[in-house]
Amino acid sequence: MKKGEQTKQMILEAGLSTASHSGLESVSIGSLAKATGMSKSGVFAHFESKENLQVEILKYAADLFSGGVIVPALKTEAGIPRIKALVNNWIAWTERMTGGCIFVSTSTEFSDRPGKVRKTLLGQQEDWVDCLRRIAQSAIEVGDLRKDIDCDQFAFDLYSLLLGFYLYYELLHNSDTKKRQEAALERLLADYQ
Amino acid sequence: MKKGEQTKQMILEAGLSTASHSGLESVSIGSLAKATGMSKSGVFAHFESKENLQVEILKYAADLFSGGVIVPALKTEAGIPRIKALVNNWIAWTERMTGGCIFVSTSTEFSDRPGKVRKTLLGQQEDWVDCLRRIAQSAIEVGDLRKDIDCDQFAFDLYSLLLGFYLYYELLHNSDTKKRQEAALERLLADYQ
DNA sequence: GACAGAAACGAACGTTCGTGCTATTTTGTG
DNA sequence: CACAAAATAGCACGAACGTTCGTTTCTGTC
Repeated sequence: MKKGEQTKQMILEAGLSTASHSGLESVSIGSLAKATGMSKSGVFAHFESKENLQVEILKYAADLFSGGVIVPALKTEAGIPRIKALVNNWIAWTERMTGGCIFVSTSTEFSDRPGKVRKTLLGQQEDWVDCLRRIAQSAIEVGDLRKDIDCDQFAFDLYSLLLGFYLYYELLHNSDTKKRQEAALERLLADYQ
Repeated sequence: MKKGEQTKQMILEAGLSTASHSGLESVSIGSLAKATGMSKSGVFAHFESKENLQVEILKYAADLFSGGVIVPALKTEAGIPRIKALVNNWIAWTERMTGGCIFVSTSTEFSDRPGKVRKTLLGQQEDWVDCLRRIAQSAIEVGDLRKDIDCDQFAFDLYSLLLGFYLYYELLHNSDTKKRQEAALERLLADYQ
């Protein structure tokens, strides 16, 4: 059926927005009902539990993330251009999501809370790290990075850089953030080149 | 008076523990009352609002952080030894706080929520970044780092590294995390040396 | 040991929370 | 247009939320 999916999409969109601003836990059925102009039970019927709602918000966000960050990066030529594209897409993504990247905030929010949410998130983060590693691998293959480097280490270094950017940008509102991030990326690439 | 302060301390301790595990927002007066064996109103009377409670938990944590991470690092000889001490103390701190570092989790939790909590946190994070910068500066002065480096950039790089460690350690539970962090630190020091 | 002030309690407030039900409306299909 | 199914609304529930209030118990001082 058509209508149901469409409404669900609308709810998820509102939910993602709230989650970006205030965290995934503070997305409530009631506030989502108000935001979409529906009744609480109407919203609830689509998910059957709050935990499922949270999981579906994460999956919805992952779809957007994939389409907005990963896919376009993979369309860029392998090597350093692709790495830079990925970084820029990631930054653009966190800027587009007013309130911050849901994956980062949920990671700290749910790192210690067992359940479906944590499990989903963990899988997504592992996929992301894997993505970083594969992009490093392809950069080696085209000769943009040294052959003897550890792709896992590269993934760690690159992700750390993004997390640093995130905190400086979202909380500290430091005006030099972009410059710092660029300098750190240049240093990273130079070391592995 | 004596008794009051003592009880308050006990409440803050319980609150910090909860906040580390589940986030600062999910520290509730009721659960804190249960944890300390007090009544809700008894707990409430010490803070007069939940927001004040949250702020005081942050300040309590900052005291512990200062005593456990910063002060001992400053007692170590300036330069690379001090930098390494700071990093190790920070890591030991996040490990001691089962459930994670309250400053990191609260940073993502409150980065977009105006109020006293955000203000307090922002000040603490600025102090922390400042601390990193000054430690870099002292390392330059004793000749452990190059004279021409940008201490702010060093602070960014170092903090990023810690944030990367944090996510790998707390969420991903990656067994290579310590190795990754050490490698990243070596690379950082080598570049600025 | 009396007495003042601080500290803690217990009950209640209005809200909001997530989650069940049972109706009612809306939708897509024959 | 009819009709089954899907989608949404309405209402109620128990629990937890932060907060207020009046009362009671404890604590330190003279």
